[in-house]
Amino acid sequence: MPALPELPEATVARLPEYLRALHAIAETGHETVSSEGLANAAGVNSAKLRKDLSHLGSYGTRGVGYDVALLIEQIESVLGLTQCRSVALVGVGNLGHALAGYDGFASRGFRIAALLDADPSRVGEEINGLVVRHVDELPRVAVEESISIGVIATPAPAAQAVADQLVAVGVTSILNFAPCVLSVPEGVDVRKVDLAIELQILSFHEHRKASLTALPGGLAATDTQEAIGT
Amino acid sequence: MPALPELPEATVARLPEYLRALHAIAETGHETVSSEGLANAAGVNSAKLRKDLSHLGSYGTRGVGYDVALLIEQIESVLGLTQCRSVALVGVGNLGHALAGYDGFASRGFRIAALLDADPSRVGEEINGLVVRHVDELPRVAVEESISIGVIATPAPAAQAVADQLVAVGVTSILNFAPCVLSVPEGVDVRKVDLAIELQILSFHEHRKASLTALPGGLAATDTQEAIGT
DNA sequence: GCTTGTGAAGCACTTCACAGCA
DNA sequence: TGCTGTGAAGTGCTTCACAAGC
Repeated sequence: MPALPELPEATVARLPEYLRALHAIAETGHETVSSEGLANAAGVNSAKLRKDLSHLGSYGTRGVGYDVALLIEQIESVLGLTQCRSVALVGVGNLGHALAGYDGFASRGFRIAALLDADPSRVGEEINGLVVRHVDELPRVAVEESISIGVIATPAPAAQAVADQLVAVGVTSILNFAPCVLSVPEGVDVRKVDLAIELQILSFHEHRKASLTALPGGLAATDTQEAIGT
Repeated sequence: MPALPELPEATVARLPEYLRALHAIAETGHETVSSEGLANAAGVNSAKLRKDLSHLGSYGTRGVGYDVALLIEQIESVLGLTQCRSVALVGVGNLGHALAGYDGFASRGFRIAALLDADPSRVGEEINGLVVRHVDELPRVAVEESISIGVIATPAPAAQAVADQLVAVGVTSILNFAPCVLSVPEGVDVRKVDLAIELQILSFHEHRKASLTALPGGLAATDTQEAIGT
């Protein structure tokens, strides 16, 4: 059994970004990278990057930098990506279709193993080689495909019921695209993505910038590139 | 000119969620709501909610709660949602299609005013009543439609060029779905949404939970429902 | 009596600055 | 000499606990 490093949440949320940057660097042929170089590629400052990586252990070489391949291995191991995880996607409307066809999942260690919907008229449809099944088949599908993560892409009113069903079949990680709060038992992790909320946050800054330009001091804006995270 | 309350980023990121919860409460017919009630609906604790709202000013009544309609008005005003903002969506692949058809934008004060793509074979296609135009037409479109926010839903290699074009035509707020870091001048805000990263964060917790169950102490999991934010 | 608004305390993350090591 | 790893300092957010007010 491996030791559990007890990582800060903020660090966990950045590791996937480091991983992406490392893969990009690996493709350029570099075998090592400095904290400065990797930090730039990931959009953070180097002190933060070094602190984050130090939580995983000492995988760098002073005076040289980090071994790209080794670091990829370590981060994938910490994130539990050494095994391919199976995802069940519930709700194949507009967004569900897009998610079902999104390459980014497969290329980063996830397999969409099942598509489900409550609407009988959608059941049977084939998307990207997968047939949509009725959501009531979830218990069977979850076992057959050893589902590890559930993705909810239904309208908001249906989301809680779907979450309950996912929890009932033993799913303990849920990614929720429906604009609503889900209540789940302790031990179940829910992450929420709300596209409209992102736009509203941008709207606030846009509004603030517009006000500032009219003020005596003039434009005093700052640029921020913030990753999604806790 | 209205006063600029200088809100904490963490508060700004939660205001849209409060707004959504308030609209839901308004539909049930309630005219006031306590901090406890609104906090539950928004998935936060009441102390945090009160602190957040206190930054906007005093719009509650002690012993009673908050006036739902008044609070909606205040939050919308702070977020700059009193005017409808026009969005240009670049990249109408899988994800772009879904975003173009997503109702949640229109219903929360955003109008998708233009669809653009670099692929000539996609130009001319009609999605949801909008015709896809070539990305080179961006300068004209930006002015004609007074674009306020740009959304990038292209593959990663194209994203930086698109961002540069958006910045060149005066867009200062960008929502980036491409899995890469964008570099933009000061004064331009970028928010990033990476669907695979969300899954990887869930994977970490799933991995950790699996390890814990094998440990002497048994399952010691916690549930977390985290909104996307800064 | 019930609920807001808020100073103060507590906590987590970020940044600094440099010792330690290749 | 150059870059990592890290204690210590700094910052911002969260939570507490209660006074203020309807």
